[in-house]
Amino acid sequence: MAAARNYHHGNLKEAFLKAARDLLERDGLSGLSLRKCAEKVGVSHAAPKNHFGNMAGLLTAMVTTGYAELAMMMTADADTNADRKRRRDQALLGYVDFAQANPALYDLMFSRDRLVQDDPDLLQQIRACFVILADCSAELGWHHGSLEDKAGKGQVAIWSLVHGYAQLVTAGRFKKDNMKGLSILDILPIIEPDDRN
Amino acid sequence: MAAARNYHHGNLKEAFLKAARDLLERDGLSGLSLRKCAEKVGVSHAAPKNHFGNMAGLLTAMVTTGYAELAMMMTADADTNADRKRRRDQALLGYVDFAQANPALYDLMFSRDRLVQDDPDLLQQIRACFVILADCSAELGWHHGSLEDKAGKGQVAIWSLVHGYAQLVTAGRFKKDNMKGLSILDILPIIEPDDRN
DNA sequence: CAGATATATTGACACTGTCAATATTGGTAA
DNA sequence: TTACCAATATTGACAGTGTCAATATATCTG
Repeated sequence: MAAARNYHHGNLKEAFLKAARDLLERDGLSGLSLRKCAEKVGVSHAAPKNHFGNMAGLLTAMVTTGYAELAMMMTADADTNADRKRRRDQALLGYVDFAQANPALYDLMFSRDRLVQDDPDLLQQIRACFVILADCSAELGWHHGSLEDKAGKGQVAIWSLVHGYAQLVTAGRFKKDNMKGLSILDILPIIEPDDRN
Repeated sequence: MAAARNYHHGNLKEAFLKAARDLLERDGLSGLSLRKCAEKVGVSHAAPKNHFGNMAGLLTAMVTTGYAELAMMMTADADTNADRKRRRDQALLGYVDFAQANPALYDLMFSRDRLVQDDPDLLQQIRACFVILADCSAELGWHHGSLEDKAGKGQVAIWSLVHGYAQLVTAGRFKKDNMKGLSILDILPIIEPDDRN
């Protein structure tokens, strides 16, 4: 039960995930390997197979925890913010903060050929994040379209906008003077109808 | 000058790029290797080194052509569309079409740790694509902010929106009934001010 | 204590990118 | 032509990789 010292590590799975996370952010996805993780943890090179099956399994587990953290970042102080608009703003800021704090992991979270796409845990965490974002989109309003359309369009729009913004920011694509320092909240009003006139 | 048969291939560089492109879309980035490219073209395993230096060089060259194609897709029938709004719509549709036709390449075009980020040709092609998108954003209008702010915000907004939408679509994240079949033009009105009332 | 299960190790294999050394070709100038 | 040089392709080697089968060890269960 408690962590044994010599043979059985105790909770080797979490140790692998932490080591992989460190290597990922330090050396990028191309610098991450199962053998480096094993060496970093101090076990043999084939040990990860027992816990993750293969490389895709390790990456999927790591990405799944990433989505869980992303959801936490979005709802961090949701209870202290009674106002819905403030909650929405905090969620979007938390989303971008997560991406900027974990750029390599964030990229991996949207990879198509390195993950086990139909992993149930992964799908559940993705869905949880989307529910939070959909809630944010409910706060938005606009003029065109029916109610049903508005729901779908709003969810697609806000997810596209915040994901695109997060990825382009972490990729360093916004470097021009007139784009630097623009936060997601600065461009968000664009997808809101004007309530001043 | 013309393609020799036996030793010198003639234009081996383009042959490598085409082979790499095929392998990338067929087997994903993780299924692409220099040795497979060489075998596919019919040369020795170390031949790519002469033309690209290393793997990052090959990927960078491939991605650079990708941005050039993306620009072409966005401006395909720009001259036949005198109307600016139609040109803008066509550009955005072309952008998404490119991503859907080349999903693996599109992902690679936004990778941070596999490309030579400061390659001059790559930067130039990226800039060319951004100029076209910035032109699209000029067609948008909204109520908040000054003129200078509007330019920067509009560019950030439209790039974020179309990139996020393209990546999420190709990743298969929009599968719910109320989201299926929504094109980029369906959600674009959200970032436009209402001109009906 | 004994057996079963989970977990870790070892050794091997094919595959990968990269490099140095070598061989071949095409172009250029004597 | 001939001699030479630069460009280009090949060969062989090396360390590193994921994966697997076989084996060893520890923990759990009866």
